[in-house]
Amino acid sequence: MTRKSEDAGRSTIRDVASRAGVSASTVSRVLGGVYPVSSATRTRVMRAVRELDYVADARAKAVAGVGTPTLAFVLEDITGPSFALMAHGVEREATRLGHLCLVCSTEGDVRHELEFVEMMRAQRAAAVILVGGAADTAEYRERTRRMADSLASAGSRLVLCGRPTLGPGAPVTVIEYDNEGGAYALVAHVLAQGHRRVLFLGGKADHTTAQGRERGYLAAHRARGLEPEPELLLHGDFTRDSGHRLMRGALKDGLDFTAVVAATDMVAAGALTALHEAGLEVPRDVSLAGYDDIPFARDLHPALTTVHVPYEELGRLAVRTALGRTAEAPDEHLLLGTHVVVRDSVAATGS
Amino acid sequence: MTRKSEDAGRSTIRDVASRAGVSASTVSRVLGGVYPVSSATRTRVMRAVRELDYVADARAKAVAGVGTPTLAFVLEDITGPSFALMAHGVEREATRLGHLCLVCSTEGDVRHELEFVEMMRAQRAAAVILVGGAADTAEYRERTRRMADSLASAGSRLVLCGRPTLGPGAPVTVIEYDNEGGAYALVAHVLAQGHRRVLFLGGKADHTTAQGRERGYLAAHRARGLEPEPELLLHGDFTRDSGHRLMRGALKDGLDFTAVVAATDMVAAGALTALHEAGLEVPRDVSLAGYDDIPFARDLHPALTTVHVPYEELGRLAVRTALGRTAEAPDEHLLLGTHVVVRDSVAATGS
DNA sequence: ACATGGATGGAAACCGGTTCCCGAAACGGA
DNA sequence: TCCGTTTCGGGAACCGGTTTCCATCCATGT
Repeated sequence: MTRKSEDAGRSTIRDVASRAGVSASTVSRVLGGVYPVSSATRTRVMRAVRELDYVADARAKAVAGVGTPTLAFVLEDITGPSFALMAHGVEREATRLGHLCLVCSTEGDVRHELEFVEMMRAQRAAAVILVGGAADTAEYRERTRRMADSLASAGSRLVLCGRPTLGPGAPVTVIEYDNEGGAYALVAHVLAQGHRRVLFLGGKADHTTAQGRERGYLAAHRARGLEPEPELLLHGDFTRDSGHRLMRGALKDGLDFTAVVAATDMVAAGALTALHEAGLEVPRDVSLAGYDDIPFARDLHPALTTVHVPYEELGRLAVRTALGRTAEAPDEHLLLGTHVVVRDSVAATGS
Repeated sequence: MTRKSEDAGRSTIRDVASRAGVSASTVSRVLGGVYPVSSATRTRVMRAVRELDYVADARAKAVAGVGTPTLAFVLEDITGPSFALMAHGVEREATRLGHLCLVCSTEGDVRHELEFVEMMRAQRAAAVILVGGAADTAEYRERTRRMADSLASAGSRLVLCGRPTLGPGAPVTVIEYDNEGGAYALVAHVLAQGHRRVLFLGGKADHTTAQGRERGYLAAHRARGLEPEPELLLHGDFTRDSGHRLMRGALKDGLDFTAVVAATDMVAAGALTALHEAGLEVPRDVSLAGYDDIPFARDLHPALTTVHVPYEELGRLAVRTALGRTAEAPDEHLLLGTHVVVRDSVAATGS
């Protein structure tokens, strides 16, 4: 086995230097670019680099202050279509701006989240983007506030996406999309079709995203002078299974309704299946609407009427504002609009 | 504004040391854990650490040889449900094994892929997992082979998931799932229902995953002594839109078929919508089957008969084999089985 | 022929950690 | 009381890069 020379592990800049018969500084300068190096030495160095298949250690460069900046994206579960879309946006924009992108799923575990943020601080990440609603408790605020301060003092930045805002003065960038407004518009559309008993398949009662959508549901009713029955407000989570279970329960309980509004498209998908299983046809027997406008929504049958949320754009925006923040620009708070996408799952009532 | 003291940026281990009145080595030892340190100094150091909110720089630790290992996951698009599932598995297993996990979408661009792998080599990633089929050309083999060698010589490891194998002797771990077998079983099931003209909505003609599934389609026919009509083999890609377009085209062309097998569930979803738009009912008028068993498959109407691929498990396995590889264990090649999931979208023909 | 200065490239300090090597203090036993 | 062991902690080298500072060398201008 007469291998060329060094196959045992990575080679250092000094290996390259000695092979090219120059000093380490010279190699660094050749690779660095701008410093004047005679073309003869440059050639020798480049040949050595090629022969050794040398790549400078990124960590060492980073510690010397010339590394590739990094950015972290923390979400609950990459499997959810809407957050996957957002992850895509984050990732694209991050690489476009020359940043590396770390992702981490917390599986909904707060300890996990804390750990990860700490880790990112140690990595000297340029920004940490936290996404997904949460319960807006005092404990949450304090914990998140601590993260924000801690990151800020390390020259980094916390970005909250669709998460409860902290008090004023926290060094945080907040980017939200309008849950209440979207739900309002959607439910108004449903009501305009003549529906009066609209079942709401909500999320966790203390989850801010769920709350926002629920508020929109209520507000739309009240704007028409209607007071929705409390029994039509159901709570679960944002999964497909939750929608399925809730819907089946509602059917079994004999709840009286002519339309269903689900807190997310995933929930709507589960609900739709449950309706089908019960022999009901949408929208002939029952109307159904979702929220998020995930790509799959239009492949459900009937195509789902829903609220479009610009998730990918949201991700890109999060990165841009986090990275492009200047000393003059204060802590930003952006609110992105949403709009109803009318498809085939909501029909007018006969009445 | 009487801030405590140092809010201007990260503090170093020497800051902590001087504040605690000890040397940097001592701080390192206290934080490191096992070295004997008197409890008095330990307390002083810990207090300084707390007051400064100090976290050791992970990059510096890494260069000193005690860093958190990293692992990279490279895919085409995180938005695809099947690969998102896999990413989830990878990410879970990576953090379980104490690794950081970088993800990168290549957007199908080979240059992007190359660049990223190079970057990961610079980061001294413990392993790079490349996922998704590709065209199995000589150029592909050489390029990938180079990546593998280059990573291996840096002490890292290339893992190919559902990708064309390289020749023997390449320092690569390959994990595949059985595309041909799954498609064979699925199409056999469709044929067993009496269908004789089965439309195949395939992927790119040179894409190995697509080819495998197509081979299964053909093999299942031939096992029954049937020779499928070439005109029933359509090619597109693995997106929802491709399925929609292909299906609409087939309908417009007046192709004669009683069942449709799509190369992925996404394609099937698009096809289903096209069928609905044409006023056809599944499975009464046409039977339909997919491949991948993405979570959404059972929420389509009718629930989609498909082939289950253990994507999440695949991701976990990729990480485990990549990291757990010992010097004795040679380059591994794993093939995971798949199985048909019978739901409601395939029915027997009347004939 | 000699001073001048730009082009090159080496030595050493630095980035922020860890760890080896050693000396000093404290402690125990004879 | 004296000596041998621990226990503890500081100094310095090291990890793999970059960059500052400085010493040459060679080509000019006069």
